[in-house]
Amino acid sequence: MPELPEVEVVRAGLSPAVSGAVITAVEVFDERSLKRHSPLEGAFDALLEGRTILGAGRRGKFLWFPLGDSAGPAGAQALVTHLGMSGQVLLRTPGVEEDGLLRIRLHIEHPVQGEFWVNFVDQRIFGSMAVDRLVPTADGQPGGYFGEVLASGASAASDDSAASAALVPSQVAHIARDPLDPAFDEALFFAALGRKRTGIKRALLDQTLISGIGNIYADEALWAARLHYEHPADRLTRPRMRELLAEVRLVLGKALAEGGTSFDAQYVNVNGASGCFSHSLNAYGQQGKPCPRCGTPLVREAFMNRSSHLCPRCQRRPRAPRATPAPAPPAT
DNA sequence: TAACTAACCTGGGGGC
DNA sequence: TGCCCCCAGGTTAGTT
Repeated sequence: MPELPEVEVVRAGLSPAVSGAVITAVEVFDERSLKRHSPLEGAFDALLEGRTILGAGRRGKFLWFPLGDSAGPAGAQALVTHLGMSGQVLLRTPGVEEDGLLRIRLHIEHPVQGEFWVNFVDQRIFGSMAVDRLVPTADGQPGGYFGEVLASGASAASDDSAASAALVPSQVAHIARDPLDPAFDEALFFAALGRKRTGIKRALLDQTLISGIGNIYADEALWAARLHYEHPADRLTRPRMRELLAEVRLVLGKALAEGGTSFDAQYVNVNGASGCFSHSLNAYGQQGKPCPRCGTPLVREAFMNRSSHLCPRCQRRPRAPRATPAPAPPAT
């Protein structure tokens, strides 16, 4: 299940390969993988063919590739990709091998690396590709994370400032910045969290509050911060919020360093290799095993049509808020 | 307006 | 061996 670290691994793998390359042809094998593409923008393949890819950006779990040339009256555009639960973006040598469940193929011509394919493979079709217009960001900061290469101005596509400009695809604009984004505003996040009258895990999964966190890393961060998933977000003190955010960053950063989490073939990098973070999980999928901290068997509980993994001793269920005393009855 | 729920989707695994 | 059912979960439209 691709979350922020997995998507970032894909972005980092794609960026040097596609930046400065031209899309020469597009093949769509399953129209359902275009569910986020609006026909009002134009035909998906026609919008892409002949366009140059300027770079590879990411906000949370959304990836996008700003496009150069012939933007037309609609202004700057980008190819937006979301991996959903089972999406993969694979770099392939033409004709060498076929990927099962292939939904979309981009034929790419790079001035240095020559011709190759970008295959979008998706088993459950929760993922998608779309061409979307770029709109200005609300805070005037770059739309997302474009990596160290482009940020330092050394990318092959860095001549075109459209790649890293303060623009974001319109369908990504409502998504909050992720905690690894240099422009992530901690004060804004803490204030928004303090207004949420809901459980802390539901808040962490709310991509309009903080993006990039899914079920796996929410469970891991809550275990690390010793917080029960139902702990009311608005009852967290600032120090506890800071502690939780630090654990979120630690978990995401560690997973990123290990190439992401893979349980099966559902998540792979652009070369088809799996990540190693599943060996480092403390809570997610560890039900029945002893808590690495206190030895109490970890449990799995139903939560939001999915599951939550926690230590029943380290992560105590919050007590119900004390009832407000009823006003005294008027004296008679 | 905020919080919450259900639907989308399909390969794999378990039970019979 | 084959069939059926359940499970996984990110996003979003619809409901409360």
